[in-house]
Amino acid sequence: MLDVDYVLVNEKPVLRIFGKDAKGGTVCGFYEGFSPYFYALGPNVEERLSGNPQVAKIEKVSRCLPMGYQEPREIYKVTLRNPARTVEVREGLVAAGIKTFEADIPFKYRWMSDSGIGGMKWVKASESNALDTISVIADSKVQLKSVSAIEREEDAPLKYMSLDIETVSDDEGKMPEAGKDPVVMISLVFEPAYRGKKHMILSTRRGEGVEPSEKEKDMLQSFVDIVKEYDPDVITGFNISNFDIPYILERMRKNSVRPQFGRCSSKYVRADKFANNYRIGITGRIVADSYQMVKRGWNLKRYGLDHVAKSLLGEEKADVKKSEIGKLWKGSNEDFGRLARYCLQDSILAMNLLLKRDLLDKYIALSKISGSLLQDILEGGETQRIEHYLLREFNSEGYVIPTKTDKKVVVEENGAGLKGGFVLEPKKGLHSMVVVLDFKSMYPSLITTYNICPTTLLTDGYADDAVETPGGARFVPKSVRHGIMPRILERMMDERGKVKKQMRAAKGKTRKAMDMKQLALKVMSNAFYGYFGYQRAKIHSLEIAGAITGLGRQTIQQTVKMIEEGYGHEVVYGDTDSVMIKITDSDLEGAEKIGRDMAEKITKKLPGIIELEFEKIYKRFLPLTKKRYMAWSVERGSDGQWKEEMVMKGIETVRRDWCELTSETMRQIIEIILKQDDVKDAVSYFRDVVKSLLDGKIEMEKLLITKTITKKPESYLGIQPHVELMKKMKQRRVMEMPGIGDRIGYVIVRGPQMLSKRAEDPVYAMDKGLCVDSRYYIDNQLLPPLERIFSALGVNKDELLGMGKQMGLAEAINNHREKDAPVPVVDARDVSGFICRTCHKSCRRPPLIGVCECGGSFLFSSSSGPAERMRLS
DNA sequence: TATTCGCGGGG
DNA sequence: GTGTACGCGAATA
Repeated sequence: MLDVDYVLVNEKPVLRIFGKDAKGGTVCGFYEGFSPYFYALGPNVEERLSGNPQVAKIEKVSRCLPMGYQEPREIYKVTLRNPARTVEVREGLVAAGIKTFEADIPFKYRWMSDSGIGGMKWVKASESNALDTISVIADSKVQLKSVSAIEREEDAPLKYMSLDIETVSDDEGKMPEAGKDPVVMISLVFEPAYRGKKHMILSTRRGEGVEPSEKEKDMLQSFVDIVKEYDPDVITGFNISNFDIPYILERMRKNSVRPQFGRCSSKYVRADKFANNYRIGITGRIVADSYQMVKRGWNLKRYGLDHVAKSLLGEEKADVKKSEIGKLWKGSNEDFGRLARYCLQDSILAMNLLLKRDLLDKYIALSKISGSLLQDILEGGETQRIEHYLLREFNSEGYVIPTKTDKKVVVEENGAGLKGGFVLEPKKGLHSMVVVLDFKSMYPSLITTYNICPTTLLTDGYADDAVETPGGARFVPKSVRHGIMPRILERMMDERGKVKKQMRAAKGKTRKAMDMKQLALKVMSNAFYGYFGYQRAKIHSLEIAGAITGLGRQTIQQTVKMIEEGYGHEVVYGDTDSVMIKITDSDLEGAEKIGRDMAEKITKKLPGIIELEFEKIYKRFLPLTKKRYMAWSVERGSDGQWKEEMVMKGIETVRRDWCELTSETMRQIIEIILKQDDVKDAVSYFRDVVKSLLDGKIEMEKLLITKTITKKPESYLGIQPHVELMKKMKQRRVMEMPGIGDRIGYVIVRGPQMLSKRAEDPVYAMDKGLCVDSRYYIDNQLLPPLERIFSALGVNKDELLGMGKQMGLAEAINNHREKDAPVPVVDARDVSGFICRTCHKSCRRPPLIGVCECGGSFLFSSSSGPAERMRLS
């Protein structure tokens, strides 16, 4: 089942399933006779609705409200005729103070939920004679008498099409505008092939290997015809959701071409803008944007196609500058050919990302687990899929779900907030042989163990066997009512265990699918806790979310106590669901044995299904602060062998605004500290780097800092190094100027001006024999990150630089400046702040009395150097 | 130190 | 379509 929608036929809704059969053929099934409905609770419901032509039926039914432990009660089930009129009926009731339930469920989901069918799953359909009142593209069209789910693991084969467009505008500095700039080329990639072709290039210019069109309008029409004929299930591309497709649609509008390339010609393809994103709707097909999936699934520095293709596929992208496109388009046949190859390459890369990295697998698994349609999984968040899932589960137990109230974002809740996990204050220093134990699926296990559920929460009344949580919330025990949440989670965790076990024996595609399934089960079960804490959730309850985190904190604190008091080991750190324990006088195997033994014994003492597991060993562990540490970690792989890894948490060794020297020095020093356990050696390594820097022995390349030009230089309000360099380059009439969106690299050279004005093009600096400002690199690039690391080892800045005894380096740094930089003359406009001579407090503006709070006088500070060396011009 | 602002991807 | 509604780093208060 790929997609579901409905159409009105003779003012009655007809539901449609767009799907595939096992052979890969397309099917469209029509279902009539299902009506929209919702629930209402309050005074005079019947009177208010009587005579309303939209209301088909009002009946009293017995249902349970989900929030708070309570018995079922009579509420009204209101059945309507037309799904589209639900809102007006609902709002009429809401205005009269009547509570509604499930009055905001999209009609297709109402039906899917009630029928027990879901996205990407198989449907058993009893068919009768086909009827196609609406022109639908499908190999077979059937009228459905009934539908039901069938369990069948394997997926139907899908057809994929990738696309990329090129446009040309007169103003090359800006992004093209769909209102005026035409599409000149469209590349398409097919999998499997279309009419024997793996790909096609459409263009409004003739050229080798290109399908030419006279006008843009003809090309757009060909595009529509090809999509309809090829009939793909999945449409991909790189950022097509927010660029190519909305752009094509706008051009079609301008050219009076009907955007009919969905599987129903009476429903046009649409792009609805919300916030700064478009949502694309192509009936019966799935838009799966490679860019969006990569962005969600990988943590990369940048997400440009060139960068993504290189890091995920190992494929280089032939570079065509965005500003070159116009020239190539108007240029020689060779230029045009280059543009065509470039265009095609982009759709090929997007397709390769999707197929070679199996981008859809995870989303298909989530779709099957949650019951949501694949398209909704791709663009929606966790909340949406949990809500669809809960609707089924709660309904089948006789509960109703509230309609989402659009309450104005409650501020006090934000302020009070929700207490999270417990984080131990890390024990200072470099620790060796630290065993890491953690709680397996902590929050889901707590929900299950303590029977936490909206349906078991005691809101009032008394129950002497209620389970009280640290936050004060009380839940009835399972013997009174087994909560829906605990049951869902038990089932999911159980299922995940089974899949993981089966997986070991499987291989190839099946194994991959199983892996995705267990991952989806993990993702889903971990998301329930966050759901209750989310303000906009239909069942939002800080009481429930707080009960879960409260029990988490209680559990980890009890565990720490057991380890320290019961076993005499020192717990050096812990966060939410993990504890790090220092094991002394043991080798790796010994420490592992102690860890496993403790985990097992403590698990036995913990209630319910809460389980503490041995995870790994940190051969060396250096905490900096809470949430920030580094470690040399070893873990048993699936083959039972130890696998080592350097772990960094909350510590970046690579950052865009750091030069290569910084990243490299950090990596080296971390390695020396963790692997060689030699702080002295790390300090001397650092000093060597500083010394080489002072001696001018570091290549400029390693000192290159890069920043992105985000707007026109004149629109920057502040003074920034990379922008100042742009201005200088413009004056020098540099040929290849970086444009908006390009990254520009610079080094900071010595001189009397403020820092931002001393940014230089490394090539220019080299030519003119300019020296880099070593002092800047030491103070602003090397010291800030490294000082933090060394201070965790008890080495302060003075010691690090060899102040005191050796008198070497710090002196050298100061002398260095003495020689090279004359006392800077500061322009008043460059003064960036003031520093107190006595207490060293700094501020942007001094108090009006002109002296610091402590009574000390102020020094000026500017970006060109330290305060005591300033003179104001 | 908190809060607001602006951009990402794409031509 | 019984609609929806980001997230993170830099700039600024």
